[in-house]
Amino acid sequence: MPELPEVETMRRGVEPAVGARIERFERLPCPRKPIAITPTLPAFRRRVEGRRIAAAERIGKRVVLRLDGADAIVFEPRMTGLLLLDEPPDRLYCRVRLALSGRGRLQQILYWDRRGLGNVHFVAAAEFNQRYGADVLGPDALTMTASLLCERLGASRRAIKVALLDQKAVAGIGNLYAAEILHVAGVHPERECTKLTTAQWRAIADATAEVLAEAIRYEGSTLGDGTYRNALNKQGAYQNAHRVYDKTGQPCPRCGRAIERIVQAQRATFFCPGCQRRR
DNA sequence: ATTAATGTTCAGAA
DNA sequence: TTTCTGAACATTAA
Repeated sequence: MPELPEVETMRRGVEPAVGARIERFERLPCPRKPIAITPTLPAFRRRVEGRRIAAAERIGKRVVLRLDGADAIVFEPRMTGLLLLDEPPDRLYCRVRLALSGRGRLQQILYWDRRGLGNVHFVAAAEFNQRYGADVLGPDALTMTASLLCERLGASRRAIKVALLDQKAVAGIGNLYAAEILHVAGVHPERECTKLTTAQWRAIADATAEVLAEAIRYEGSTLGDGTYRNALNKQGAYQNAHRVYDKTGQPCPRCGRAIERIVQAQRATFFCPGCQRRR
């Protein structure tokens, strides 16, 4: 599930582990199909065990544990992955465990993943750029500016909602926050990028900064299935502040008209026909 | 039994 | 070249 605010919350949650030494990298027994890790377990352990965690970073929707020497462990939670420090939601879907030393009571980082679509990679410093550099991921959504947005998407004929999900254009925005951002910006999700005005690009950039910062402050959105948790297994609270996401038929908090649901690129889009007019 | 879900990626067709 | 569609990945819950 996680989009930028949830992944940023995971990153912050795991930050106390900076300075710890990785004693063991373990794949936990799980009665489901194992998640993808690369390289293979023995090679992973060789590369990682005994090394110190130098920093906890985020790149788009991934958490990066940077090791001394700039090699990295990259967690990509996709739909249901979580990073936890102690109590997991359940034992069943714990996939990977890093046993730690040197940080007192903090003795582990767990990677938990119900659907198991996520993955964990060891990435050597030399290959990091090739896998996560500017050719693969656009500028981070948190530092996105109006001119940069317009520069990267202004010539696209795609609908703005679809374009905002393109990680090569902007990194970090997903289906939920794209809807919330466009509502705050007052832009119709089907509007073609080429037809957006400078003022609208600015509104989208401003709304992006506002919505994401607010969502991070609330520690992300825990939707109806209750899957998403922070590193201490506590729910986020931003779902209580959603304006349009999953609110079909409910009144828009700004103008009172009923929120509508449409489908774009095979994914649900929610918007208010009152304050997100087609032009 | 069917469907949809906060994500990514690939193949193939417009 | 760009964009779109469908399917796949694995699992649960309505």
